[in-house]
Amino acid sequence: MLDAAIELILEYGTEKTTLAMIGEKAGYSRGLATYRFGSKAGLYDTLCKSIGRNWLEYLKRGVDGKIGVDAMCAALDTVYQWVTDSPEDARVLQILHCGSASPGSEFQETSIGIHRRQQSDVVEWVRAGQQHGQIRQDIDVTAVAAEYVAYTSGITYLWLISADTFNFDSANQAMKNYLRTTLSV
Amino acid sequence: MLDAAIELILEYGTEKTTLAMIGEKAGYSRGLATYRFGSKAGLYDTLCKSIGRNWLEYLKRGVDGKIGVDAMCAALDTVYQWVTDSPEDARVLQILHCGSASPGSEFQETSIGIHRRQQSDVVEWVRAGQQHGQIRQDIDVTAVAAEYVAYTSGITYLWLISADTFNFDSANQAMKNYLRTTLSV
DNA sequence: AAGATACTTGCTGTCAACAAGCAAGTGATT
DNA sequence: AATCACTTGCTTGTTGACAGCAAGTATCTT
Repeated sequence: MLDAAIELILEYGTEKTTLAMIGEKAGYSRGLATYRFGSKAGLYDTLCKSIGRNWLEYLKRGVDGKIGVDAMCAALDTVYQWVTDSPEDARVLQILHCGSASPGSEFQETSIGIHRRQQSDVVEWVRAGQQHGQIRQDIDVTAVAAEYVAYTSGITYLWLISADTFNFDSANQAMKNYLRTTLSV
Repeated sequence: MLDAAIELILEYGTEKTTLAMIGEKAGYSRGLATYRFGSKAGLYDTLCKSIGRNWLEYLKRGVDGKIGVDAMCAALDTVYQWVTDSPEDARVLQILHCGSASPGSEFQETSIGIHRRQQSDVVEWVRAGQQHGQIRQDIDVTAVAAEYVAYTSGITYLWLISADTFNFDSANQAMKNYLRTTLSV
């Protein structure tokens, strides 16, 4: 059922996809999606959690215990790898994150949680880098983390809306270059 | 009518706001919004263009003929100034940009256009900075511009979804620091 | 007067959401 | 092993809300 939702969202967007379409595409009746997930927002929330979980696991494997600047650069590579590797999942997650920006969105909390989690991960990486003497002591850790998360959110968004004309990898190179030069001791 | 739309979008979001609500809030009948703008997407497109135009003018005034790193830093300050100065407009524009991310969105072009315009502005600033010997010759101009636009998109998005816990200004400081140290000759 | 402009009202098809149903189990009781 | 009580998984009927359209009415213009 969630797979059917992914395909339909990619084709028609979240608004024009109907619960009946999702149920029927998955080989069931028009009513099942509503029955299982309670509401359209409920389905999207479940989908957001599901893909979000996959993404965080994928990220974890990509970073693999690294700390400091190494972790941040590895994470950037992992984002790029994810969007080339599982573009459908990445696109849908980004679309859902965007949708949750609207006031009254019922899965806003889920989306915010994923971002907060990512930001706190970055804070940890930077702190660990400082403790290992790899990263300068005088930087504002949360500001750098916010900046970093802003960049990754923004780049994924830009990739989503203009995948064809957008060179994800070269922007990442610029960002990695920045991280190495400004954070290292 | 557009003002009414802004207020309602801020309170209920784009989906739960109805055309009838907009018309009636503006002191007209339930049908006028449809009549004037053709469709809900048409209204949001008009609104996106209207606020987008304001924003680009505001930005132009803020940058005021500066070039190179100065222009980029001034633009960052201007973004911050805008979201503190006209938070309603900024929030709604961001919400609309997010909404346009979904496939089949009928004002996607408008939204992409604003981003493209911003990116080409940045490219111009950087090139001018290079010509004036202020910015290094060996940097990848479009990559830096993409990185910069990604950052501004991302930071505005994060501000939108968590304005309370988010320190916009300090992230901007980190970004400005970065621009000065890595781009200057 | 005759059209144009600005707005309203009536209507239709579509959709989310809900509720009532049904069929195929599962498991306890005698 | 046969019956009964109950659950699970799914379908179908229905309702209210909304977008969009078409046919109006009123006000202004010339």
